[in-house]
Amino acid sequence: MRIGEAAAAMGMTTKTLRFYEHRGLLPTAHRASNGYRDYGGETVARLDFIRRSRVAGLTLAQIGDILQVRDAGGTPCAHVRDALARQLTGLDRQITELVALRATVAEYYDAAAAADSVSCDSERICSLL
Amino acid sequence: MRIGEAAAAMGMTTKTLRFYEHRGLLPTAHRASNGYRDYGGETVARLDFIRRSRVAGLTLAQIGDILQVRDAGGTPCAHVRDALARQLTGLDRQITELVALRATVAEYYDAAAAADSVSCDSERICSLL
DNA sequence: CTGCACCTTCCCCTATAGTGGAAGGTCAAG
DNA sequence: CTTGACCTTCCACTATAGGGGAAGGTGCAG
Repeated sequence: MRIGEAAAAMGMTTKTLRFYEHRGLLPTAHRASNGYRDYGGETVARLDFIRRSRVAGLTLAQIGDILQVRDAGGTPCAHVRDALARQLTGLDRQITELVALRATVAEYYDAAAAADSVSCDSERICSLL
Repeated sequence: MRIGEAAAAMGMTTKTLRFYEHRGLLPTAHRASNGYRDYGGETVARLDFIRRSRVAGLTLAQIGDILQVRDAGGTPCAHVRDALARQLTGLDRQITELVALRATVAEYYDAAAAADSVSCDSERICSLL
């Protein structure tokens, strides 16, 4: 299976597959006699795992850690649980921050909408902010 | 007022001020005879506006647009209102996406926490994802 | 024989908001 | 006269996940 087929099968680009190899998410690909990468079913399964992990918002670095555990012969479940827990914590923090920022911006915006003719003195650039 | 003083007064670094100048947020600074940048009160006011805008989550590009309107002699209030509106829309979209992702991850995590001894077949890498 | 689709490596670019550090100039104090 | 605290410019680097495009090799169809 050449890189283009594998990429098409996963809905990825060949660039992405080479990039994953470069990042260590895919092992050094087996080469055909003409130098072309030759992928087997296990690579496609690996790509599928990467995609599932990406859907869960894991970074390539986190995914790489999990794959390393698997490649070392271990069962990465504990690692995955940790990654998911960290992911949840991070998401909660991000959401909290964004909601707070939204409140700030909404306050500014309401004030801006209420003040019809604002005296923007040039010293302050704009009094709405 | 030299760059270090101005930066200290705003709680910024000299790097940041030079960067803002490079990005066009600050006009080309007036130079003293020794080549040092020499800032006046209007630059500090401008920096303060930049900081207020950044607190509202505006990007440097958006802030630059507003400053350009002001520098062209206009009143940037309408521009500011637009920027705030776009900011609100963007934040809502981001928050929605993050909340959805959080739900997805929480689902995975709950499943991972519930399944004590999961049969992680190596083909799937890890069945938790 | 030539075109076309596919593959290879390589390096640079995207967007964001700066930060780090090198090499060198300036100025007041000791 | 030198030390130290400033200042100057310029180049590279941070993190993220690839994308763009050049220059060249491979293989099959017409």
